[in-house]
Amino acid sequence: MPYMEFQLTQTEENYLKSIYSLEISSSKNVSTTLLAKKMKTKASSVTDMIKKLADKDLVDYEKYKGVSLTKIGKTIAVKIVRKHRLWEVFLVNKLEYNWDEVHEIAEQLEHIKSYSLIDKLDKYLEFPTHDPHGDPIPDKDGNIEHHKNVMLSSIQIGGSCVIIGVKDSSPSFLKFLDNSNIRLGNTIKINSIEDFDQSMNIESNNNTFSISHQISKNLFVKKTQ
Amino acid sequence: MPYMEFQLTQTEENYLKSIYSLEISSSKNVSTTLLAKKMKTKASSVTDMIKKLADKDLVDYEKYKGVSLTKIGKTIAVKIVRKHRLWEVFLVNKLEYNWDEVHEIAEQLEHIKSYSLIDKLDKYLEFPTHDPHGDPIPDKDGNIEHHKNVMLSSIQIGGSCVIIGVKDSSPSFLKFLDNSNIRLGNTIKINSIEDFDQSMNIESNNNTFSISHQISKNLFVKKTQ
DNA sequence: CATTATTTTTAGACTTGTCTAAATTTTTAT
DNA sequence: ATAAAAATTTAGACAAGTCTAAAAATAATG
Repeated sequence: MPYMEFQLTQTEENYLKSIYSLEISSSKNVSTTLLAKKMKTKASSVTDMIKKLADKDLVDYEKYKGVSLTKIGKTIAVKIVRKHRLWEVFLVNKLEYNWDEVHEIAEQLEHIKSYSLIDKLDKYLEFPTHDPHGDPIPDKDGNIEHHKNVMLSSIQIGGSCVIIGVKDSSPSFLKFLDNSNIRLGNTIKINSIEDFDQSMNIESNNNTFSISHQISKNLFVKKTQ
Repeated sequence: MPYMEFQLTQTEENYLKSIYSLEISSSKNVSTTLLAKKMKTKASSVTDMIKKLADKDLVDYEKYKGVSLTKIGKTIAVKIVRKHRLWEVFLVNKLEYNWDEVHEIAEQLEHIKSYSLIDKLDKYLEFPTHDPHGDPIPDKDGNIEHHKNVMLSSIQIGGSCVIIGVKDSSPSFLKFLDNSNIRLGNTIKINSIEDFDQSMNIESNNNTFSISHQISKNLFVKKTQ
């Protein structure tokens, strides 16, 4: 048989998802402490859970060496990411939520168990490729096109780019972008960069204004030279 | 303050929902055994949980006398029913599920916690009044218009009625109705009733056929004399 | 390289919801 | 009304996921 799809608890699923996201951003084994921070729990609890996941062949684990997802573990993690992002699209596009309000709810919805639900939702939403924050949505088979990780902060003076995503998805950051009229899809031109704090003077929608380095390094962009 | 909305576990919510449905169908205190059967657990587990709910003032409980919902308990139970039924409408009307496939999924979705979600869903669905099985959906304030509980089996020979709901929502019964072309909203005329088994010869959509007593006593109808 | 400092694991305990088995109360039937 | 039957509760136990405190291993520092 292909592979046994066991029923995982929400907690187990959340651990897999966290390991997945930490693996992506660091590409080495995930440490107990880092995972504990991400899961908002204690290192000892993480050790316990890791052992459980290792018993189920969802992670590779060697004492004191951290964890990494197995193939099956990664498949499951990607499925959860797919669910999370599709539900976010539903909440924003259909229920008219703002993009800063959907994370908590999607965090719950991603754990709904059904073989058919998520593909029906995907179809209903007309197969979106990105969630409201610009993050790519894995397809039915788990294929996911990763961001090229080009940040606005890396663009040179005189350069132009389109905003395609946000790195930080905290409500406060998203609300700031709303208030500044910065939207995914907007084209930005860098007029100048201050030497002492790397703040950028940019042009967007025929407006000229300044954004801090803190902001520019949290915006994914695509160059349009 | 009006009343504290505490966070209940899914299990606690399911107990409240079960007590609510048993209260409606019997109008006396709900016994431990009956609740145990409904919850598919043991009587001793029910006793434990009942005490917990009583401590939280969600049920009135006296040893050996069964339970009943308090006002707060009922308010919460009705909210869960509302969520369940609205999600069922979503699954059938938007995601194109059949009415016999939605119960399990709605059983999970009803526990999603959010102050705004269900009212936004309600609006998105254009404020439906009944779920796919004909059960009434409580409004935002918890008002619910109960079925008058007229079953097809109680209609006299020569009488006419419209099917407005199903009592049994099991997939097998619902599939039977699909196959027999019996839909909510259909008008039915009773041509004759067999004496020995109370099966009915009925007319529906210009078709004449027979249905067993088992069927007719599970269909809610509204007389059209 | 030896010794702190940090990270990680272990051991034992607690909570939630469940169970079995035994004790108690209520109901039913003779 | 009293004995038998059924329903209910209590007592003690277990698994999951967490915690604290202590022990062990690894990493960092002089």
